[in-house]
Amino acid sequence: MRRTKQQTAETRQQIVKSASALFRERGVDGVSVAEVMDKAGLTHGGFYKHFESKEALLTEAIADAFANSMCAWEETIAKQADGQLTIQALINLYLSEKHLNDTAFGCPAAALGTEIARYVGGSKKCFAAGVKGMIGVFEKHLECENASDRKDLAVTTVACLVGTLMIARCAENDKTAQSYTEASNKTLLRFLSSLNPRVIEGAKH
Amino acid sequence: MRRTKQQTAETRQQIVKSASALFRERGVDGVSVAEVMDKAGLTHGGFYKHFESKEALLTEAIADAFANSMCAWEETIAKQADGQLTIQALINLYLSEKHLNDTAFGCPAAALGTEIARYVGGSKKCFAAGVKGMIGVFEKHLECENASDRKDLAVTTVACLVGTLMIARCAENDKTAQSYTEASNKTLLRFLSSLNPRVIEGAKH
DNA sequence: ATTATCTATAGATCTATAGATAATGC
DNA sequence: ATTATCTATAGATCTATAGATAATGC
Repeated sequence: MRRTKQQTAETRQQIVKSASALFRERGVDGVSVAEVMDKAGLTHGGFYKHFESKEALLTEAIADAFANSMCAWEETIAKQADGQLTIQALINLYLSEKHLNDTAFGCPAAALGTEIARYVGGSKKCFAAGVKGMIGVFEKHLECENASDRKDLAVTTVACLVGTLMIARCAENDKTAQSYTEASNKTLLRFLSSLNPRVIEGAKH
Repeated sequence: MRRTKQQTAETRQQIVKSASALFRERGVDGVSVAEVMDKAGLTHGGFYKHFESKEALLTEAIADAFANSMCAWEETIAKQADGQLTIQALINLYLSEKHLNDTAFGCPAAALGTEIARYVGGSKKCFAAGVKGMIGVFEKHLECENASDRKDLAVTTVACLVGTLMIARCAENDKTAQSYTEASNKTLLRFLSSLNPRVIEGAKH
């Protein structure tokens, strides 16, 4: 049952995609290698020809999840015509009802953060780099008097987004969850507009 | 080896305390009932005379962790003489280096959030109530023109604190982790002081 | 008589490996 | 000849239970 090189590469990619969604949805410990392989349409014994260990798969799954998140962000950024509403668009995207209820394909930081905090090695490094990437995007698009403040503001904004989504997903019902995302959405825009009046101005169009 | 009623109650409390620390430190799935009992100085077979299941223990462990957190907050609040610096003191406490490195006895929201998001039932309800309690404390001590804004601001502040601690613990090294907590500390105080000048004024004493 | 704790284990599950199979690719 | 995948399983671990033991408390 040997496959062509291309088929093997596609299979490998499919395993990573399956793992990426399953890990975010059910947690790393909540998913077995057999389940990942099953979702990819394979039996679990074949797994170890593709990856050295479950942890090695996790590292690639995290990288894939962050890459997908960043793609969605870049798409949103590209759609903003004049660039004034970029920050606002990103915040709306992140704190949307869709994202709230789509853990499997949403931000890996909000899906796996407290678990990854306990890891060491490749998967944690990869996760840390992903978070840095998120901060970098905000740093680039924030308007702020000096570079140091902009960096601090980007860190805080990302922390707030990730924290909001996490506590919203822990809420006892959907109504409370939405009230959390809406509260942070409002407050964040209010704060960012106090630094850059164009953000709110844009919202009025 | 039967114990007195008081001893039994103390044993039970010890199991909850052990679980509360171990779950926060290593995650719910990362700790076995046997390990919790071992830390409490017991063998694991005895566990089921005290609790119906591991999940039942988790619920009490979460309640205990939030209660302890709130105690620390109340102590910090009580120490503030005139009440002006309360918010600031809470933020400094939460984003301290000590809290960053003390997951086992720190905020359960930052330690277990992404795992609890996937739970249903008692433990999730208890967790949600704990987060509401944290928000309630900030709501009480924030100074803000109207009640709705104050509520939103409290939610955002808690989300930001929890999110900051979580991403800091996922950072690749201690220096980056601290830069995250310091960034959010600075930014939060800056924002809150823009709403209530007394916060920053107080910081200058 | 009741019950908190202990020892022992059933039953399930999980990671990783071993060896067989069948198709590719030198 | 090599290798991607499959079947089967070893070895470890985990939750929960069963039954024995020894001390409390009616």
